[in-house]
Amino acid sequence: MREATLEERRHSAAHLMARAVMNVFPDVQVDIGPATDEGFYYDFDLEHRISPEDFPRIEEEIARLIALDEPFVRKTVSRDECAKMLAGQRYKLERLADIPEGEDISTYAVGDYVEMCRGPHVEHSKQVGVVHLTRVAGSYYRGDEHNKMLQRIYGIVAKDEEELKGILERAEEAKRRDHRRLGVELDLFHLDPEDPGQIFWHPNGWIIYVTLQDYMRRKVTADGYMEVNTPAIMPRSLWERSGHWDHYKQNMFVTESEKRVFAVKPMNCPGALEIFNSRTRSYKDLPLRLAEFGHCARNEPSGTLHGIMRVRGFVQDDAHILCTEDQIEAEVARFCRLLMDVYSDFGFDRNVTVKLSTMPADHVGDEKTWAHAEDALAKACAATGLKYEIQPGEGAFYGPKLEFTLIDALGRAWQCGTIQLDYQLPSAERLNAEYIGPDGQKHHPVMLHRAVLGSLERFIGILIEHYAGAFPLWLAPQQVRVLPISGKAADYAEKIRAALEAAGCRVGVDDSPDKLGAKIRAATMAKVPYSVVVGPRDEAAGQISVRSRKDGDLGAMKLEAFIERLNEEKENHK
RNA sequence: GCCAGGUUAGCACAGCUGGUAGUGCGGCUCAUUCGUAAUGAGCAGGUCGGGGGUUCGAAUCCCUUACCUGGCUCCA
Repeated sequence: MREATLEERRHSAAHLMARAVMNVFPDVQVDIGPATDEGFYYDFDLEHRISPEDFPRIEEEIARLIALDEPFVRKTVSRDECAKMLAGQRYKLERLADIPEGEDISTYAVGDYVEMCRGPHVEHSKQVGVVHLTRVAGSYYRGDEHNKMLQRIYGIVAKDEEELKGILERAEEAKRRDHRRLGVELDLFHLDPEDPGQIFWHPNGWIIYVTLQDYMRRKVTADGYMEVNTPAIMPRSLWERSGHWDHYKQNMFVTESEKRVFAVKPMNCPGALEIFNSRTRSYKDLPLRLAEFGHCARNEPSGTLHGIMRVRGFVQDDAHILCTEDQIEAEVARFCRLLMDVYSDFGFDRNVTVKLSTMPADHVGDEKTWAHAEDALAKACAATGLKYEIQPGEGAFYGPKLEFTLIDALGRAWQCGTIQLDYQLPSAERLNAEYIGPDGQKHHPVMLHRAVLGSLERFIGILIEHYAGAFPLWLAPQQVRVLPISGKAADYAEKIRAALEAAGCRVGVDDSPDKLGAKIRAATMAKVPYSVVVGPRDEAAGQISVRSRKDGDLGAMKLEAFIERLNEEKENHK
């Protein structure tokens, strides 16, 4: 017997789970659920509400079915035969109707359980191994929120109990890296249930925040942007002209003053155009790159909030580029270079994927303009050698966009960067941005909305998990901690601290009465990059004993040598 | 917003079928002045998320509400 692949084992585990659920809970309707990267899932429609409490019963039944070691038998059938087999099974019949005419329809049978399925499957059920159910979830039928919600059960497969233990331990490791947990442990921020979706940054977290912001400020300024700032609250009339009132109102925080309606900005673009429009512009001003760390508020549905990754108040590293149509390609290419440059400073895999999102159903502007805009983005992409895949109908209501997805230390994908093409907002129907061309006539510029990090909050959340809380020197809230060996070394410790601070270092002293071992433990757990141990021996030699978070005890060295090491490390973003 | 599960001290959690709240870490106080991951002793922290109900009695059962978690939909 040949060895079963992981894909086959996941598929077969899903079948066995479906069969087990049907054995445990009669009168169940089953929808087809594919395998996922991590395991498998299946959607069910049944009266009984499944909760994790039911897992032992279902798992027991799955284990029993696996132990039977029945063969999975594939059979190619005609459409009519299949329909007959699926009689009364609404969900599967709809799936069957979706299979194009002329395509082979196959079924897999294991024991008395037959299912329409493309496969692949194991040969015998014992090859599945061990099945562990992980969670239940609601899931709209076919992913459409207007449809009935089915009950989804997720599970994983392992070769044996030992492998399962390993998988569960790895999941624990990911949990340990969770930014919400580390945010509390490292005292970076807190979230108040009374004010959902809003972040309270603590001193440690705010150091990371402003350091990241300053870094981006330097990057964009060096890349030809000018930084601006626009109001957080703007009048309804402006949002009506921009089109947001019609297309985004349900996500906006609206307020009123002296009978006028205002809204907290969910996006920065209208503000940028107000600046563009504040005086007559020439084609010589283009491309005009206006950067803004703009605080936005979006009234996201409560169920979508997640730590600091998905909040209601956040700051985008936003910028708007006003340019002519023939400048688009060069501007997009320029942006791609900036983005790759920034991502590499955080040690993200250079394997960034790009997605081109096209016209959605809810959109403004005519289809011809859209087609032209999509074409411009695709061309710009090709010109910079970036490969992209198309996401049909996923664009913003005002234009198509490119989305950039980075890969973190755990191999997880995060969509952060984006550049969106917009012919609408500068148009006469919207905010009417104009410049005088070489022909002396008025023209509307094209607007590019773009962000490298996405939002500072979300990006920091990603960084916390990417680094597991152990920030590189340049981002670490406390970079060096001086550990006097006892009270007797207090004066020398203070001298060293002052010297490091003068050298531009974020440094503190642990003057607690603890023993050195305890101080080292505390510094290690706080993930401080460097500890400097000082005692009478160091003072006599005019040196310091350095301990690195990464490499442990580095031995004694001169303060100047240490500062040089720090500066080099900061500069290289190590 | 939808489905499921949660909410007990600053944090992590225990508290079985209802009988009046505990453990570890952290914090504070005192003693200890110590050379590379935990010095010792003592003390203080909780109207058990909010509201209502059942009951002689509710952290525990029921209803409701807010929030959190995991998914779905959406999205930076």
